[in-house]
Amino acid sequence: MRADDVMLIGDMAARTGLSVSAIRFYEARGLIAPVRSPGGQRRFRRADIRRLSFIRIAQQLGLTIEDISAELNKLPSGRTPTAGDWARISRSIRASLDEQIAALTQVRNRLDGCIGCGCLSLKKCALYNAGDRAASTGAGPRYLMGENPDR
Amino acid sequence: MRADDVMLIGDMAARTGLSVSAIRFYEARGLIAPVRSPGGQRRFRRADIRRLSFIRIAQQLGLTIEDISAELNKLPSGRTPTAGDWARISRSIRASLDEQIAALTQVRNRLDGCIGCGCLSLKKCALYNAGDRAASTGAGPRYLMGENPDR
DNA sequence: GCTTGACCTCAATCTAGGTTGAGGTTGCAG
DNA sequence: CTGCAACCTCAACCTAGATTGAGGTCAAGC
Repeated sequence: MRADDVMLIGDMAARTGLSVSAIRFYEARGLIAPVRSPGGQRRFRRADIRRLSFIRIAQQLGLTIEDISAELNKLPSGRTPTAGDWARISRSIRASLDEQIAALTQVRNRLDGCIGCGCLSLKKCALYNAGDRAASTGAGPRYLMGENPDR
Repeated sequence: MRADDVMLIGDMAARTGLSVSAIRFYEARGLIAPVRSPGGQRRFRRADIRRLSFIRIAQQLGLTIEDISAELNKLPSGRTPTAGDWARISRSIRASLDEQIAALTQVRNRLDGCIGCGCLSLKKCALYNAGDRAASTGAGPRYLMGENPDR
């Protein structure tokens, strides 16, 4: 890790907690655009640390790469997220979290109503039919919960 | 669809809402074990409808194939789930849903505390560090909200 | 006994988010 | 100028949960 402003991919990995391969992957997906040395090696600016940290946090909040890319693209002219941008983005993430919590809660409540009913195969079972709606595609913390927090 | 007790895979698909390929897939994964006709075609019993319905519901609740397989294996001697079994299983699913809701809520609360703080790249940021725990691998409703039911 | 639709197997493909490996360069220190 | 770690690209592989397609068989009706 150098003292000046140019950092290598390994330095970025050390600083952000991401793997080198993940950082290259994000570049391939267009989330970051480091400059290159004459020899072709990636040179990162300090601002890229914030950008990568943002990617990491947003992912942990359940946004997909595409979602994150969209958020980053909303920033005027390739800026790095500032505190203000972050506030705006996080409010939108919050709304999505709220939705997900509500959806999960609804499923749980339906499950409560169903415990012991034995209706498992009936077409009119609330859970059975609810599933069609409960499981739709889109962005969301697919990996956020659900996962074993202890390992 | 025949009136008697033997059903073909297409009948099962029609009755459970699963696709034919999904049913074959579940068999390959050991979740069901239909008998075969002399010619090699799958013959399903009525009980398999319940079993498949159970698989479908459990999946919509966020269990992985492996989780479901484990639940089904807990049933004594290859029985099909009864109302009682379902009550036991659904209580355990409920506990897992509760955990997930709690985890999500915690993340949302952390996010609230962080909105506007601009700490994005700081090592001490609660969200930044929380992520290590919030997003690890394991079973859970990865697809619960999140998928397109319309296709 | 032939046609036809439903069935069969097996392998390849898909999305997401990367990791791993092969084979080859860069660039800094000595 | 050499050694060597860290870098580079590109392709293949991984998990989950299936779907799709190719090529072939079964069984029921006429």
